Amino acid sequence: MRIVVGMSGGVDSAVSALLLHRAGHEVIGVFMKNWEETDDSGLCTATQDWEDVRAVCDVIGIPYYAVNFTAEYRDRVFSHFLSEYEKGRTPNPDVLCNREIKFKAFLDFAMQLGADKLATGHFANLREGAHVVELLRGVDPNKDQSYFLYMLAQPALSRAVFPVGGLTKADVRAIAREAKLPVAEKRDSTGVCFIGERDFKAFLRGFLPARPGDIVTMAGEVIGRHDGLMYYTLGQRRGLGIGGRPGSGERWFVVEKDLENNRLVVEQGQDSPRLYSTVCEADGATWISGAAPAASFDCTAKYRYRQADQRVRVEVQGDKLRVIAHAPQRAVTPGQSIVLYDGDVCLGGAVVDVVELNAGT
RNA sequence: UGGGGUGUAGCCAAGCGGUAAGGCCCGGGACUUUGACUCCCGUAUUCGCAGGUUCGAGCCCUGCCACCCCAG
Repeated sequence: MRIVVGMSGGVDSAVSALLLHRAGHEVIGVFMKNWEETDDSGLCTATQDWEDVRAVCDVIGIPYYAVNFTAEYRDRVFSHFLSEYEKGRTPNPDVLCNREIKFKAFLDFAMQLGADKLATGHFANLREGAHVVELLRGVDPNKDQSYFLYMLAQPALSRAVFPVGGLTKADVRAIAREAKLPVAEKRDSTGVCFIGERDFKAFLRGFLPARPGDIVTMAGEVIGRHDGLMYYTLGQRRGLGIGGRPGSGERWFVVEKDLENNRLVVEQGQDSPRLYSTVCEADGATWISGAAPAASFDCTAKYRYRQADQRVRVEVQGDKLRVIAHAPQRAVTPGQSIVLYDGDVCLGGAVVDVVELNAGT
């Protein structure tokens, strides 16, 4: 088979390419440069990553290319990312990036190269079912990335390959070392895909105008100033600058973004009831199989990446979901994705829209 | 310009003659392909200022300064 491997410059995709090559496939490494900017230190991290991709491909002995989807990334992912922040929500650009860029624009490109499949270094697995391809969690529970892939549909999944999904991170590094891949010890990347680790506040400031305002308690007492509601997210504690007030000395957390009055509402205490909710509405539901398993059903869910599985009941109303958790959830945040699972099978998910708070209100 | 009180790190705040607790904020790190959360580490040679007593003072004394309260 001819397989295009999306290579980031990291170990996971490098080992993916290596394994496919060893399995006898015709492998083509392709590097995506989707963000034009230097990082905080003035270096273009993409340059280093591209060099790593070339070095890895040379070691493996496969051809490589670079493609640029900067325009697509900006139009289909980043613009949405910004508009969500403008609405006071907290988006997850990476779930969109996977659907729109890696498994759409990039997938199309791979197909044009005559590829049969598109591989990436995601820690996730695929299983051919009777009629559909199922998306499963990666074997390494600590690195499972199925959360970020929940928006993928059959056309994409049927062409995808995840060579490292059955391995642990330790396995991957061991293979990379053994094969003497130059990125064997390269540090895992974090931060928004293609953009990387940033001083988030400073980063956003470069794109959206800030509107400072008051920080208030639930009782309405003004106890500080915020730099602009977009810089904060629900459940956040750092960056508030609220110190030493007479009282319990507990930390303060964001419990509400009052767009109308441009006020940030905060509460004291890690486990303030105002931070918890049991029911929420999520929209834009997508299903791996193409359809919801039932009008309502029980399953587990992750309200954010790396969260332990939460037992929930899901009620489906078109592309809207009403998700009822068994246990109260902390800081469920509009814009974030709830991803549903049945055991190791990822069912799909949706984006939190409205949160019904338990206490207060 | 009578009386009372208070002045300890950015903010709260312990300390009561024996050589500066703690919390919050903040900074750094860990964790992490979103944003967060969490965890770990760090942060006053110095206690409004100036003298004095004492082997030794943030703690006692004197003066000054600042702020607060009451009375004017």
